[in-house]
Amino acid sequence: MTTSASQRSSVPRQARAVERRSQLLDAAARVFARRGYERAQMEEIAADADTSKGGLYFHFPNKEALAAAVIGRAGDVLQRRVSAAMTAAGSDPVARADAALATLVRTLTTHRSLARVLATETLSGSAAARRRAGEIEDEFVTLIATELRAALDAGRLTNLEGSLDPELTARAWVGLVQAMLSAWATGRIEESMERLYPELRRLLLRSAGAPLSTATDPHDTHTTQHDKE
Amino acid sequence: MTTSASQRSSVPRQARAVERRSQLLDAAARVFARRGYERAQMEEIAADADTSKGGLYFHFPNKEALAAAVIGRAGDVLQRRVSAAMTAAGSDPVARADAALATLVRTLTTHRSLARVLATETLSGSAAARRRAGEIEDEFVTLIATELRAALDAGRLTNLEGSLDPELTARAWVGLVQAMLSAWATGRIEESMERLYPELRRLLLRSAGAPLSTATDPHDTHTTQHDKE
DNA sequence: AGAAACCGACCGACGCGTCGGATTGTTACC
DNA sequence: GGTAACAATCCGACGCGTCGGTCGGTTTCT
Repeated sequence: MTTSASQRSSVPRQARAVERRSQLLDAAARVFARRGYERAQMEEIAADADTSKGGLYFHFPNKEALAAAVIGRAGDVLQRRVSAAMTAAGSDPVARADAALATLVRTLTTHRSLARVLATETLSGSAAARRRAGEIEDEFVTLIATELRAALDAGRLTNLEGSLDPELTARAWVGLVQAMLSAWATGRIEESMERLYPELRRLLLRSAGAPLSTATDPHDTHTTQHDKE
Repeated sequence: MTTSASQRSSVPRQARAVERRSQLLDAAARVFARRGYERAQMEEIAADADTSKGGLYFHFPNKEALAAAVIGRAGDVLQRRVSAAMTAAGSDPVARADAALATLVRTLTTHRSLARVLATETLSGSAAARRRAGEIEDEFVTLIATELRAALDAGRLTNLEGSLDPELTARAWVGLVQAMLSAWATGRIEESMERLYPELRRLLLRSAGAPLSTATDPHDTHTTQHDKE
């Protein structure tokens, strides 16, 4: 569903090209992260990947497609890791939602430039990239909303005077995590996410009346799989 | 502290110029909102204000300064309104924090383009604008943090297993409100803020263990003063 | 009259994307 | 295992449209 009609010839013929393509995406992510879409120059991206503009344009038809590919790949990685973590977390909806958010935060924390790209590209950035970033966010919201609804039905959420809107709450959770990550990725927060996240998590759970003590060991989610990048 | 060395001659000599300057800022806000800083063209801003590039450059030395002025004014307006609302809300810290957020949301909801500009300019946007946007956010965080600390000392926050970090919580509140406003301003949420905010408010209060029933009538804050724009 | 405010043709830098050609890898056949 | 033919990949100078910003001149105030 992701990498399709991006590069010149639909599938790279030589193995070398696959590798190069990935390196180019890495470089693009770095440069987009530190400059933003508009200020990023194809020239600089090429240089950052130790190649030339021509070489870059061999793999991607234009700047917009390159940006779309960057966030596309980021979305795929995230989704893969998160869904694995949720599966590993078992069947308790609160634990699953918890695992999803923790994984999201951990993944983006260890890939600061991805965090930055996702944050900025959602607002500015090329049309295609913006759309894809929005889709990714929506997928997460739906994911969390489903778990919240299940938790609500199972009576795992308490302290709620008045009922709770799972959609909105999910959007709020994702939005908040994004906001904090964005603030962190751009240096507006300097403390380590490591230290911040537990408190953030408590806030989130409390906001939905969920028990804070859920069993999930925050490192469970690590034992799943390897993605290069 | 805000409008100082922005236009060519430090103070507009004729009254007409003050008015025009304000119109130019309006137009700039609109164009920056719909295009983002980089894609916004000085030509278009001028046209949007029914003037010419020359006219625009008479009032602002360059694009960067124009952007900085736009968010500078936005910050001033917000701050004035919010601090008025807080004063009107009395001395209960929870009520004051509540009033601050409600005012923030209401003001930006009625000025969609401002919401968009603030959201985007914080991440992309010119260096000066970005810095100013960061300052504005920090001021809000400090404001809320102060009230939260007071509420904590006064024992108005309950349900907290483990203590609560007022700074982080404040940042989270502001971040969340921003995230929702940004999603709304860019059309990623289509429901009216009118309808969303009460639920959002409940989430926030619950996240800090604050009572939901605080007296503040959400319209108190309206009876204070007039700002043009 | 003189200053303030405004106009818009023009300049120049900048950056995306192109293109002809070099280089590197792959295949086939001896 | 050498090498010729071909394809895949890479290179970087250039073309060309697109703005930000300028400037001499015009209009509108006071």
